[in-house]
Amino acid sequence: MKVSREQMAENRRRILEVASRLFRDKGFDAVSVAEVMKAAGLTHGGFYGHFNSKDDLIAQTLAHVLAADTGGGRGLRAYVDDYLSPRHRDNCAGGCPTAGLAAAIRHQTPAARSAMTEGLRSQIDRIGKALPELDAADRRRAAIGSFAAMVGAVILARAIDDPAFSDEVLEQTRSWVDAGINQVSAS
Amino acid sequence: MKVSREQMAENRRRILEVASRLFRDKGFDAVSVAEVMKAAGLTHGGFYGHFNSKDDLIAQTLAHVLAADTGGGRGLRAYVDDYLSPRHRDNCAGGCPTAGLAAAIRHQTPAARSAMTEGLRSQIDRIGKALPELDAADRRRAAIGSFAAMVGAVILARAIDDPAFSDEVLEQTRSWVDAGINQVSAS
DNA sequence: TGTACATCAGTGAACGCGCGTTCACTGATGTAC
DNA sequence: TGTACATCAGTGAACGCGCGTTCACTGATGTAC
Repeated sequence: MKVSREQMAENRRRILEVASRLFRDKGFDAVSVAEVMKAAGLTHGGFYGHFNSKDDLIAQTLAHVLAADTGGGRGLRAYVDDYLSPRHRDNCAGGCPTAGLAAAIRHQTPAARSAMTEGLRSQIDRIGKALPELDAADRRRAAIGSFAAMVGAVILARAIDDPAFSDEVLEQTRSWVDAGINQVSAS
Repeated sequence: MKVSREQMAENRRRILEVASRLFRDKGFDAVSVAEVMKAAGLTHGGFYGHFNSKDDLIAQTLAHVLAADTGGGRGLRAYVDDYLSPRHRDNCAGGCPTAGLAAAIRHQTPAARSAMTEGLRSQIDRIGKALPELDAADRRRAAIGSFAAMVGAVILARAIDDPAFSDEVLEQTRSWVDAGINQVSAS
């Protein structure tokens, strides 16, 4: 049955929302179109009224979630601490889409890669802006270096099956990133 | 037709070898059992004489490739430079299995996760051993922090579709990791 | 404002395809004599 | 050492299943009068 224009827009928003969580939680391949639609409270047949294909959904979901990704406004130190927390490691579905999906982007369509690239650009720019005390070159280096370490650490921590070792990777990386930021701040 | 015992062992080795390259290149899901067997010069039916399942192949391939992974004996600086080179970024099939597969491990069986965890343990230990001038705590922190940054940077560089930005992520991370190692060395 | 009807968002059965896995068969291996 | 035969690694057709995608249909929406 037909629904109102507002309802359709709301349905579309909900599809992108649940797809974003499911993809981060289980990966692109392990989530079916039917699963996304069911989680959005719809049936799978209606999917192609909203998107051209599953690949189209992936690209639009990435653009949606990366646009919404804030990076936190409570200062860089708090952002780093949250990012490298066991809580973030254990919360794939609600966590950073870069940590959850960046490695899988390589096997996706050009549109998806392009959305991810723009998301990474703005994420790194945002981190750089949180380091106003540095000159441009140091700021860029600190933003990219610490973001790479944060993303890498969360990916490794999620891969490791030993909780103590996993916690250690997060904790040592937090200490390493802090030291690095302090160093360039002091130089 | 039956083959000799040595030939069978050699076939098994070749299956693990080509599976390792294919998995790193295309991911676990995108590589079929038939594709692996064909690349090894065999037909798909013989697969279950060597492995219990595709999941078993994945776990054994990880154990195989992570055991073989050396980490380079030419010093830490050269290892970091090679790791964060465009050459390594563009060589998924022959590159570091951690950079290629760590993010996908989360969706694999406990056996696969366990193999990856042991691989990460020895990789981090090996990097730590390349920093003999540091005390134990700094060595551990530098090993984990710089490895996380290296893995994260290669994953990000492979996700990005703009070559200049991708190169920049590698180069800035290299500079960041170098500075971090020098800092703890000097402290 | 009220009514008649064209539109079209959503439904659910059906499709074709590739996948992991199974199995009856083949023929070279390697052992028993 | 030579032969007869049991073993078993590898073959390729076939299976069941879940996936992405299609499509005829439904019935609420929203417009034309």
